[in-house]
Amino acid sequence: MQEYYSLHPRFYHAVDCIIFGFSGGELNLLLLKRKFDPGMGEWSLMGGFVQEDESVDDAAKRVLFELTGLTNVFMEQVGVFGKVGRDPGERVISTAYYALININDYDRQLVESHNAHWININELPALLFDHEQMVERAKTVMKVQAELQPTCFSLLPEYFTLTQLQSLYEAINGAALDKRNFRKRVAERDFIEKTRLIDKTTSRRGASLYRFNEEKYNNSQRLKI
Amino acid sequence: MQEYYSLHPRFYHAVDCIIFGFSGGELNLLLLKRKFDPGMGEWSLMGGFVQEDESVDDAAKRVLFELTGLTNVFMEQVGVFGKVGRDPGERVISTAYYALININDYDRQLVESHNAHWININELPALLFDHEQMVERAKTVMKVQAELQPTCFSLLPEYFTLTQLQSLYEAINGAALDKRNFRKRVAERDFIEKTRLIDKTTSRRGASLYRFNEEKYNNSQRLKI
DNA sequence: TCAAAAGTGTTAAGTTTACACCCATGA
DNA sequence: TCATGGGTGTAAACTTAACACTTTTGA
Repeated sequence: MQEYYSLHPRFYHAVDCIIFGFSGGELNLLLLKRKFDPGMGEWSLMGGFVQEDESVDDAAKRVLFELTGLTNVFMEQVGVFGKVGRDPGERVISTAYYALININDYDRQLVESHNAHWININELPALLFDHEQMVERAKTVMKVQAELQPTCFSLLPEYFTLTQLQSLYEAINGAALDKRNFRKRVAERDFIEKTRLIDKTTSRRGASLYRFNEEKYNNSQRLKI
Repeated sequence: MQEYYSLHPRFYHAVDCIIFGFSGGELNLLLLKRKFDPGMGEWSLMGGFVQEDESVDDAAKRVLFELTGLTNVFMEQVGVFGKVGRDPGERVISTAYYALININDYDRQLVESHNAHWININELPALLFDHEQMVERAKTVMKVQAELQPTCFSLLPEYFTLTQLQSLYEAINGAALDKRNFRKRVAERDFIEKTRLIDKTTSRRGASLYRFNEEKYNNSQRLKI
């Protein structure tokens, strides 16, 4: 019985995080300019190794916390990357996760100390190992999820304008949307609540601030915007 | 540099296969009644351990081949299952895959020698470890994929009737479809080709046999049926 | 007073749904 | 001749897409 396991090899297991932020009408990824080997000087995703006492999902949460200081972040598995030579140093199997964070909320000191930077998703540099494939798959998975569920509110502050929400949808779908049609759809979804707050920072006239009501969403049947 | 890796623990890495087959208008899974420990006598998914010289994806293909004798099967990752105590014997991280096979095509001797059986997806027994969660997630992922791409043809023989195709869609979606509307949609998709062959086994009159044309599908923009 | 972003309805086109009967055949 | 599964069209309901001007206000 003991041999059942011990006949087989064991592997390091890493997690790598594709961290999405939304700012200036564009999606960005939080990437590290590595100050350490392997891959010193190259761009990479934030990663880490799974430890004995934690699940793979917990390792991903820990790694995200170590970089951003954030907990309770929307995070989902992208997939396993397990090619034999993907890490030239040692055999490492990695699980990629994507995270959606509010770009105003993270711990700037921590991010700076890791030498991490927000990079526009349309201007990504070459990345270490197979991290570019991870990013590609994360973009696909993120779009599919955003279609199925209103996950994208995790990228916005608690209060947001409809112009911000629309430009987020445009950034995710990579296509312009009609303003009147978009607002009509939003008005039909009662889980997107208009508040009495006005944001005067983006226009002289001011724009109404809206809020995502998760409870109402869970009670509704509408799955997308 | 060497310490970069060796500070961290290593883990066994398994793959587990959720194998879908379609027969008698119903989806079925190929499950093992285990003849060995751990979990002797219990029902489980077909699984195996990743070896030094193979990628995780290749390990899944190998394991599927060991059970069914099939290669070139449609297979996709479902996700990583990495809880600490999920396998009570040792710490094992597992990647689940789902496979869609033509239920007429597999190697019956191999399947018998593994003590594997086709079980209706709506009458599944209790399963070992976290295999029930794997199956639940595989069902969800399979449905989403089937919506996005015509993956389901992998479950059918090369030639099939429209009645078979419709009952497959009904089994996947768990809902009845209107025959005329379904056939109208099929007629609009030119990657589903009518052949001059007639299947006389299911009715006296006989039903035209159709075929999935992958090349036409790749050249078309239509993503679903 | 004007620049800049916010806000607002209607119509046509397209898609989806609902629905019932005849056909061909072998037993 | 009849039981069985195969095959076919239309109209109403609903959804999506296209489109342009007025409002508010601070500088």
